[in-house]
Amino acid sequence: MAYDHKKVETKWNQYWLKNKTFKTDASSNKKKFYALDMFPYPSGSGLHVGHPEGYTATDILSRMKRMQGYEVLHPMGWDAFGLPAEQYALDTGNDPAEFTDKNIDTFRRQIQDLGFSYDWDREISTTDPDYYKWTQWIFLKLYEKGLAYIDEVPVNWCPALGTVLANEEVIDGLSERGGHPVERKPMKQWMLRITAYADRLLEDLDELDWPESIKEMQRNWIGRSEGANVTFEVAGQDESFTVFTTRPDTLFGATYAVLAPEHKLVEKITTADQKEHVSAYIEKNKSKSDLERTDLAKEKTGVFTGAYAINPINNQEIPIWIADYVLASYGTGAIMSVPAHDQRDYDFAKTYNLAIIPVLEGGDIEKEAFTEDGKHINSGFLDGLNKDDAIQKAIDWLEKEGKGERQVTYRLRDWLFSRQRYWGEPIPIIHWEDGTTTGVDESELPVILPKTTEIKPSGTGESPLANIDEWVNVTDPKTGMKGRRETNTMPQWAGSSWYYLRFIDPTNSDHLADKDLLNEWLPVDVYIGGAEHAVLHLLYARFWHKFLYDIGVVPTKEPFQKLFNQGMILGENNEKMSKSKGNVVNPDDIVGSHGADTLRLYEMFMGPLDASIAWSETGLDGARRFLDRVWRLFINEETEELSEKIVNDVEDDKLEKVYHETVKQVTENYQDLKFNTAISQMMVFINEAYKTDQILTAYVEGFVKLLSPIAPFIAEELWDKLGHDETITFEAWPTYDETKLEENEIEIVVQILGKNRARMMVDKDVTREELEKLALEHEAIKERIADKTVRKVIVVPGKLVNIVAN
RNA sequence: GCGGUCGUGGCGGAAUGGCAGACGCGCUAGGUUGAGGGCCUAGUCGGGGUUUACUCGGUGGAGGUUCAAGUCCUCUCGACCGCACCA
Repeated sequence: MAYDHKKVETKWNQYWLKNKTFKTDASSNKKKFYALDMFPYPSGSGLHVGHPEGYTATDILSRMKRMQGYEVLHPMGWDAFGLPAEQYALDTGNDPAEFTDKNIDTFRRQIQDLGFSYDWDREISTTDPDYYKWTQWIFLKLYEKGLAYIDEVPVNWCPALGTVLANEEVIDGLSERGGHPVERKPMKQWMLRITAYADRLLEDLDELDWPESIKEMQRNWIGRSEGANVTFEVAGQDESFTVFTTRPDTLFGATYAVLAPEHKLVEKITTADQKEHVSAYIEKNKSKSDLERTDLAKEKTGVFTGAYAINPINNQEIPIWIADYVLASYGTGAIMSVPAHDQRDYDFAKTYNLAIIPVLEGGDIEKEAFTEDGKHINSGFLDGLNKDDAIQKAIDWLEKEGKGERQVTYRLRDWLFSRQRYWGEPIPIIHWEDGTTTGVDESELPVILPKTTEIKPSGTGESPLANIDEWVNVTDPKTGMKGRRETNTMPQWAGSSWYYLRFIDPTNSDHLADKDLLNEWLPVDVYIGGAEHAVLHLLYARFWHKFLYDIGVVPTKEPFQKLFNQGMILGENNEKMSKSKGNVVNPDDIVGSHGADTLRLYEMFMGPLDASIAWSETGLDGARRFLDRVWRLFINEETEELSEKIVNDVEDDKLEKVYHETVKQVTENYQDLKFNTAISQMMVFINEAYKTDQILTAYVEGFVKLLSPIAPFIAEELWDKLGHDETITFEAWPTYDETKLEENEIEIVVQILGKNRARMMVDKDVTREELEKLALEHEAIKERIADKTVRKVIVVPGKLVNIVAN
């Protein structure tokens, strides 16, 4: 009978769950290995074939490490707060908690069907009060240390969702979820001071074993730039403003200044006759979305305020303009313009006929700005210096004269942390009637998210929690003072910023996790997930981790030592899978038709783990065919017992070399996450084994072990058929013998001028000199070099001989 | 525009600077079968040819380094991802 995946997969799933095969003993004495997946948001549409790709990769590592004697921590949980559940609840009137629980049940069932070796006793959900108690606790600590604060900031107000969105959640002026229009509106918000950690978040990237592309993205996101703040007086008024510049050396070339339209000074300094123009400009830009503002980037617009500033370095009066190419949110919201040496300033100056004074030699300011290095000219005491020296000297001068100072600016902005939503962790803060604000006492955590049937946004910007009087209103039992709970909730990023810590000690009620256990298990050895989390999630988690390190909660500076981003699985038409395109593949269907092992095998065989590759039904069939071939090779289809080809002794062991090669390559490839080549090597072994009449039992057992991390169900069943009573999970990983990899006779390629001209079989121990001699004496070679002079012979032992002859 | 990643058969892809195309899909042929499917075996980069171990060309394009380049360097074209008026 053919391999029956349904029967076998059901059998072993029940066995694993019943025996808690994958339970982690967190305090064991074994070496530790922590393999973490990015936990999913349990959406209503269930698991997607993209999920199991990364999960299979970590599962392979986990299963191999168990067999190599490690204590493995391999957990799964749910990032279950989030807007979709709230939107669903609004649409249907159902409780988002119930909806979420139902989705989690589906996800858990689907994930278990795929045979991942998770310790289900460590399952956590960010929505569980026992979990978010500690999310709130971390917030309180941040608040105590002054890293959580309230600020009035212009935020992305989305009327349709009745909530505020983070910049990151707004794409092209529309909400990321739902695609509703978004407008700017100032509001009081909780902010987290991630900028205080900017330098450390940047520097510590160097120590991490992460893909260079992700590190680079984080560096760009943090966007550190060094320069100077320079103070400009406003001519004839008792006002001044500060600009940030990376090129203080070009101060002599500053011919005008530009303020962001939102800059506080604009109203004060604008002259009467320019007032109308300026107001009109500001009004026009206010109504523009960010998208429209950037779309108009090619044509720079602005308007003169009528006021002049005094260039501190030469006391010249320069006009002050406003323009929306200057952003209020970056630097000081004001710039000095050096049109001769900055392309944006150049374009602006050309448009409005402003002066352009070159202060560096080289370039042609008739055509474009000169942004390269050169000797300074027209620059007083900076003349003759190059860029770097002039920057230093200019800053020294500014500091001495009290007109500026060295300054580092980041692109990174503080983390807008509050959400006007129901379905999130309540922020544990109370606003008292005397105007003070305090954190909720630690002993009162968690602040439970109350159940309610009214979760519609208030529409005023407050969250639905504001309508629940018995929850919102509190009285201090000691003083009798009345207060109101913070009604904002936390963003989805909160719970996912520390969940990897809770997995280490998921039921601890006294601490977020036991300190000794954290010492044992951190950092995470390997963390695999999608590249879409390259910046935000990973930056936020690193920030919280560093904070927890500073207050002595965690022992490491960084949470994730090795990170890997799996690629995307595209639809068969090579496009991203989506319902609207009708190219979505449901893992349940594949588990039913081909089996979980086949799905795992196929996803690992498609190509490199980090590549984005299109789904192929015939490719999937091929993966199943391989498992069938393995089954038929080892199992007699009539008796369903072990094939009589499998024996304890053979006369002529034809498989020895390929077996040892396979053990070596598969072991190394798994370690390097090169699963596609590991699988191809196993295919080579099976192809060879088919050509022999007898196969040593030891090879079969070794092969089944190698296969087990990828296809655990069929491996368990074969292990059982091989006569073992216990699970294969903790059997020793196969080893290989290096000496068995060498042939006595090896083939050497003989090249002339780098082109293959002959091959010869030689003894493996032949020396360089002998090899050279043999090559030169080879018949075909002799003929070719007969009329040539041999200039040089390069010998690569074991590989080739290259003769340079002409 | 800036930054990153990457261009290899009909397709997915493989190759510590050392025999390009492993492995799989697809296709072709033979075998097995009442037939089909399945399975087994063999072939499958292109041109030429005396078609087993012959020969020439070949990794987006153009140069370069090297005894030797898919791999390293320069330029260029193209694709994808991220950021985007960041002073």
